[in-house]
Amino acid sequence: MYLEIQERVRERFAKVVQEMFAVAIAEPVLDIPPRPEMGDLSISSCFELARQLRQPPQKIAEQVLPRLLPLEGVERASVAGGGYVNLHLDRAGIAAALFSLRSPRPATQPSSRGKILIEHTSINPNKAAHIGHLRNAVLGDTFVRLWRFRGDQVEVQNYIDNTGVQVADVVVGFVHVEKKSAAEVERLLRDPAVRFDYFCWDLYARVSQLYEQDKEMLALRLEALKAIEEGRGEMAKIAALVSTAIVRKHLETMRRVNVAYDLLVQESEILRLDFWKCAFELLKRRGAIRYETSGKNSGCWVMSLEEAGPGEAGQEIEAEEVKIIVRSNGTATYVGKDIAYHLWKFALLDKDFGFEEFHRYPDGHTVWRTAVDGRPGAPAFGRASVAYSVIDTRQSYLQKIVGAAFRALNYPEQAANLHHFAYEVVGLSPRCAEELGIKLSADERERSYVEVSGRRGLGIKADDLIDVLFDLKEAMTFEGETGPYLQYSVVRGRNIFRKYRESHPELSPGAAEDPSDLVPPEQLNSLLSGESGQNFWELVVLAAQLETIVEQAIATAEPSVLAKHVFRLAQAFNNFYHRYHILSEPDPARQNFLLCLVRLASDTLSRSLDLMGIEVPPHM
RNA sequence: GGGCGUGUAGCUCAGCUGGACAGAGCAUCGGAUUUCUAAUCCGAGGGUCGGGGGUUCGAGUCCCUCCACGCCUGCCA
Repeated sequence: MYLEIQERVRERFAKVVQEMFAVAIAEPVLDIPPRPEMGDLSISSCFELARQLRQPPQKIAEQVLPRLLPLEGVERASVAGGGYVNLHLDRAGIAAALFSLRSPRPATQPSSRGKILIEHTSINPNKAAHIGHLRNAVLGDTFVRLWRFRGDQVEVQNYIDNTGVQVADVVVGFVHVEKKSAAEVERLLRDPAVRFDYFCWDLYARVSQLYEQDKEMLALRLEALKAIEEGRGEMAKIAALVSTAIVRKHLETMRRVNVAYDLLVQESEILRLDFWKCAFELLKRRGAIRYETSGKNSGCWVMSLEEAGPGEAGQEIEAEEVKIIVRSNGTATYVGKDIAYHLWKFALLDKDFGFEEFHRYPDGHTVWRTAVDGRPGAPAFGRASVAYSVIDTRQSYLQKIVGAAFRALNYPEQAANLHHFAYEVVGLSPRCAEELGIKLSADERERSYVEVSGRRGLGIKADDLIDVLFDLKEAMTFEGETGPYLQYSVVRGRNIFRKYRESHPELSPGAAEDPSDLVPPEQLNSLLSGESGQNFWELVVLAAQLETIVEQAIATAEPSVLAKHVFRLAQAFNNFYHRYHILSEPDPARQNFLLCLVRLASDTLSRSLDLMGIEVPPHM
């Protein structure tokens, strides 16, 4: 609704400016005025034009103003604040449209953008998920939901590093500390009395201690790593058992916060299906990497990160910035494997995975997993036109290298469509850590956060989407900017309808109960004017802005934008709820109107909550 | 040393490509309900936007510089 009006305003404004001043204006900037009574939309472009036209902004605005209207959806316009053009929207028209629109969604227009591939979660499969992982998954999942809301085709991938150091360490633990065979590990993970993911976590911690006490033990890690990479022997068998079992635990955990996936991409297949070999050949052939025969990187294949042309080189003999892609022992570094994976995402690799069904959610949705020997019937995974990697900010450098590799391979377009959605690492506040029973050193207590290692405590609130610091007390509260506050708003709205139906049993669910049929359009105008009209209108405006907010959240890769907006809507609704008593309203037309507002607000709220994966309980 | 990021109220953070009086939540203090669930609502106090320069009609926002902190700069991921 808002999107269309904004588009019309932009177009008209640009056209008028073009006609009057013969100046082309790229994209007129629309804002929301600071106070609602000033209007619903404002154009600040006259300030910009003032420079070009050498006229005061106020004068330009006054000249443009009369030619802006009539415009569908806009009732009147005014000039204020020394050059702003403020637009007052057609309240009755918009309200009427929204009352009938919001509940049955308008058909989303199919997007021409192609497939959006979003990779998130990507937890090492060697321990239970902790609060930081949960937050990151929720962040990624919300982003997925935003794209889907907009009507785009989205594929969700979860990268499973099942051949890496972290899994290898747990394997070392099972073999050398626990002295267990693969068969015994299998028995253990089938034992319902054992929480296998936590068991592995403890084991992982014990192995880390082992390394610290005796550096010689690190040789065990290398041994395990090699066996796992080559996929042979008892160790590889244990690695596969561990990672598969833990991934199942992760899927369960994520399901509880309504996070789902389409495909699990395993590193083992990247290795075994020679994805890397293929990418390596490509990199060599296109000269993106070179073999070092001398210096400290002798024997390695490296990629130069010099973005600048060769012209300015040689002024100073600085060490060239170089990233090792292939180690001198011939194995690929993580970046190398990541380059191969990303090439596949864009169908730039002359290879494809096999796929097998891995898990089915209660709603019937299937999660597939890569496999060496695939089964037929898998969807066409990959082949993305845009790819997002939801990964923490510490990996920014590595993500940049993947992009650089794309450019070096002469895939500038795909490089531009490769996005790193970087989030900050989650830490516990020292207070929270101590509450969880973690002993802190004096040094840690001084720090602003403690690295997450706790296993208890999960709270979902609106700004988990923006918070970096996790504090159990804060996360578990029910007041303020929290999930329960938002949920409660919806419950309150629904209660009104429940009670209303008790006294109006003739209103069965369905089209007949649509109260907007019962509010004559001419009455909408008077209901939406005056002081209370202003309150009602604010509710309508906030609801109408949902699509605009979603656009903004996607464009800035900042889902918290949505969380903030939902909170504002809930606040406005609670205020409204407090001031106007709906069921005792004597005027039937006004009561119907109020009911429409309640439904608009509560539908928009629950829809927005759904975008964040939050459900609304029937009672609170 | 280089790269990236952060620094806004006591605490945790918003502030979109520079624009109309610096915002929210929590915490503190003071109020509101014979009503559709008080998990609510209203109000108050509290900020030289890290410091200093500069660009501009206008800077929390852009540029320079300094300070503090974090991350990266591994033949770990």
